[in-house]
Amino acid sequence: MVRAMTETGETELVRRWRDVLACYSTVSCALDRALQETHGIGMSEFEVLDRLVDASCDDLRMHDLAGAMYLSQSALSRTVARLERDGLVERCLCAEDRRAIFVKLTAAGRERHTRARSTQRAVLAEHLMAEPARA
Amino acid sequence: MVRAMTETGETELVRRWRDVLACYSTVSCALDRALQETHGIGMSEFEVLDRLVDASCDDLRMHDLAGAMYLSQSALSRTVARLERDGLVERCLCAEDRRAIFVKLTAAGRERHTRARSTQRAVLAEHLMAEPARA
DNA sequence: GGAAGTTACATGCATGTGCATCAGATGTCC
DNA sequence: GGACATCTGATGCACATGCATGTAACTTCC
Repeated sequence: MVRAMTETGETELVRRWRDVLACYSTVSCALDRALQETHGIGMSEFEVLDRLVDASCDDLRMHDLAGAMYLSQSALSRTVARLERDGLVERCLCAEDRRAIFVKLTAAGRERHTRARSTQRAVLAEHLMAEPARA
Repeated sequence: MVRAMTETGETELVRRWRDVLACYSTVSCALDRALQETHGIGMSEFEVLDRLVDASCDDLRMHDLAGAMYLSQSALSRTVARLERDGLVERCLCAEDRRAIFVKLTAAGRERHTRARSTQRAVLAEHLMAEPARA
């Protein structure tokens, strides 16, 4: 699994990590700011909407949503709470398992996502194109 | 600056962003946890120590430190405050410009960094090697 | 020299996050 | 059927962060 580690391999690894760190910091900051200013949602909120749109069924259980995101269960719970407060998703009970909660995109949520996605792509195009492009 | 944007270019960009997000989340989480458990410092604290060691002079002004890090000025101020509380750095006044603060590595700070760095490299080796490796 | 503007750092405050825990529902084993 | 473990999601709490602002020191311009 882990290949042999030369001295140059170590510094190469550190360099890669710094690249990732730089890229993430720049892009996530710009993205968060743009989404917040233009659409009143943060990156985490957008990610949730995005997952819901991607899912063919439009509604997902919290648990499945959590698995698809880089967010703790508690953070997800609060993010969905914010989305619900803003009328972008609904939380529905699940008849089969009354512990589970279905998160369902509303019409407003779908519309907000559509508009936010174009902002996201613009930001990515601006900040991810200019990357060191070590690919 | 921004090149023409094809449909496939857009989804490619989103894919790249998701890769960065996944990589950052996984590694930063593992790194933060490992550093905290083993050495009692977080990622930001380690980054500050790392910058100080990298700088040949061992002490940097807050302002220069801030420029080298992905952290707001206020966050840096508090990070340095934590490092000072733990005896890993000292804050020294600057005679030439009495607004400025020099941040200086202590012996304990240098030692902590040395040990923490090996943890960092182990974590990077474990989590950054196995990456999709799209390079 | 003195007023106005700028710079460097600290701090009050609001917010988002993770951890630990709680409450309710389901599953398991006897 | 009933006790116990497990699972799902919400919540109290501590903490790190960013923004706006405060304080002190430097700079500029008159």
